[in-house]
Amino acid sequence: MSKDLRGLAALDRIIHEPARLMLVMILSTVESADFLFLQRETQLSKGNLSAHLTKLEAAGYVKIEKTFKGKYPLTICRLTAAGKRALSDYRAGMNKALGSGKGRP
Amino acid sequence: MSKDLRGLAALDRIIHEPARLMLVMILSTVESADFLFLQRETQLSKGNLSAHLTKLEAAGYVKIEKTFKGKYPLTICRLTAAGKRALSDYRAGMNKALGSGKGRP
DNA sequence: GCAGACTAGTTTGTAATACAAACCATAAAG
DNA sequence: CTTTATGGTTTGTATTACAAACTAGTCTGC
Repeated sequence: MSKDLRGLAALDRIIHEPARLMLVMILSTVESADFLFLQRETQLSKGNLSAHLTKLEAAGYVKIEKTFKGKYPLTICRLTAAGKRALSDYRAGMNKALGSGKGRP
Repeated sequence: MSKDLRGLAALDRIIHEPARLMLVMILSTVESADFLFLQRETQLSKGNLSAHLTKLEAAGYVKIEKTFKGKYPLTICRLTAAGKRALSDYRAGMNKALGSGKGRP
């Protein structure tokens, strides 16, 4: 029993954090997004968002590009291939674990 | 967009921790379980398991009963009604968020 | 009967974390 | 030139997960 459950212990902690899960879910649907868009979508504080993005970048899950929109700075974020893989692995693991709750013979 | 995603931010952090999610998932299937059984199933260290159970008890999700098996102490754990509710809410929220990944119009 | 080993846990110390408040740099407005 | 807004980063703090060390009682060998 509980083979799927033990998989929970192996969940990617980078993705597991709700704030970051939101971010990668959003990024998985949009190809690219700027800082303020992400902030509006997630409701995170700037500092918090910055920290999470940095962590996602360090993990290689997100590529961050600093450009300019006119004269203002603009940071653009994209999910990398590794990020997509990590997300789909996470979903698979989570669905498996949550799915195996009851009634499965 | 991303109404379900924002729900991630509201996930119950007590349940969200993988170690504790394992515990409540297990307890949701067995009616009751003793400390060592839980340790074997989860592979957690004793200290860690004890801490998580204490936290689950403090949250009112698990009822802990200290009895004796012959002469040895024996702690028995049960999921409470609140615990079951919390788990099912968590699953609902997570499934909704993870399900809304792509292609949903 | 007492030294050692085992059972069943709890307490303690620590390194990592999430988060927001404070800060920095630039630019337009009054 | 002071204020207000944009687009972020750095710093401080309080929580945390986790394992190592400890406690408390039991059984075995001698």
